[in-house]
Amino acid sequence: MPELPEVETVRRALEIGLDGLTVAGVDGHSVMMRRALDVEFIASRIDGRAFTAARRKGKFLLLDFDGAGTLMIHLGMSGRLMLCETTEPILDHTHLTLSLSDGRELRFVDPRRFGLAQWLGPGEEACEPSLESLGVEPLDPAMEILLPEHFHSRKSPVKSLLLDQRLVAGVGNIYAAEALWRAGIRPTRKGSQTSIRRLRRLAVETRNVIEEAVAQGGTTIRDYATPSGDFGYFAVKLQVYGKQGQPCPRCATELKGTRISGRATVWCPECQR
DNA sequence: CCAGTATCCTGCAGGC
DNA sequence: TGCCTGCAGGATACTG
Repeated sequence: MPELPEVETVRRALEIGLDGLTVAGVDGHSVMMRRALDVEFIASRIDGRAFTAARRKGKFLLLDFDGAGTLMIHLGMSGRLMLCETTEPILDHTHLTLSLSDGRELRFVDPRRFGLAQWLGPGEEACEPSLESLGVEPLDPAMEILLPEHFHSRKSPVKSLLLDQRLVAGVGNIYAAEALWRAGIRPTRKGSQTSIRRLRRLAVETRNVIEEAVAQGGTTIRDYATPSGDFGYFAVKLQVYGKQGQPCPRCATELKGTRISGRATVWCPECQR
């Protein structure tokens, strides 16, 4: 759901919204998420600590507290972080609430529970497998060299490769569809059957679409909101995602839909080869 | 090692 | 109106 641009938007909002604040209480109930959420443990580490930084790695959000450690958060498919007044109604599936020193609350809501909130003590971030294994950031200039290098030796469809966080960190189903359409590459094409030149083009278009989306504050579709709870977003204009059966914006050919490794996939049979 | 599938969970849309 | 099915922006454990 939230892909890199949405997580980056949340990160920027929290960097400003949490600046100078201290945690003045932790509430929630421990539930099974992607990993077990341990509210008591998080509370024991974070209570009374000052927020110092909000970082992002791929789709992971990392909130640093006063040298004590880091709260690692992944939003999964349906996760939201909301910076609320205490008077605002508590949504269903609010799993973790941090009371803040300015009287507001940071709430982590995730109906489907594919998300994750986990405390990382000093030094633990460096050996956290899901962070350690992340591939190149799309906005890193090295992307243009690394994507072609990694994809060209693989037999999977390029679409699957783009979604593999160990190769490129932060691309999800929406921006994968958009990047492949922009690059003129059929999602079913195998990495090994795509020229280095075209893979370099894919790297560039992936960066472009992510960059545009970040610039515009992320795409809002269904259950995503900024920490302020705002939905007031103007999406990057999506050209193909969710538009199977409709005309291609470039050549008017009917967009096709299929599934690749279980994920909905759209492409133009005319201008993607 | 690699490629492909099953699975965790809730909410919603569409068909009957 | 309700019941059922399938699908949703993700990651990973497992199979062959």
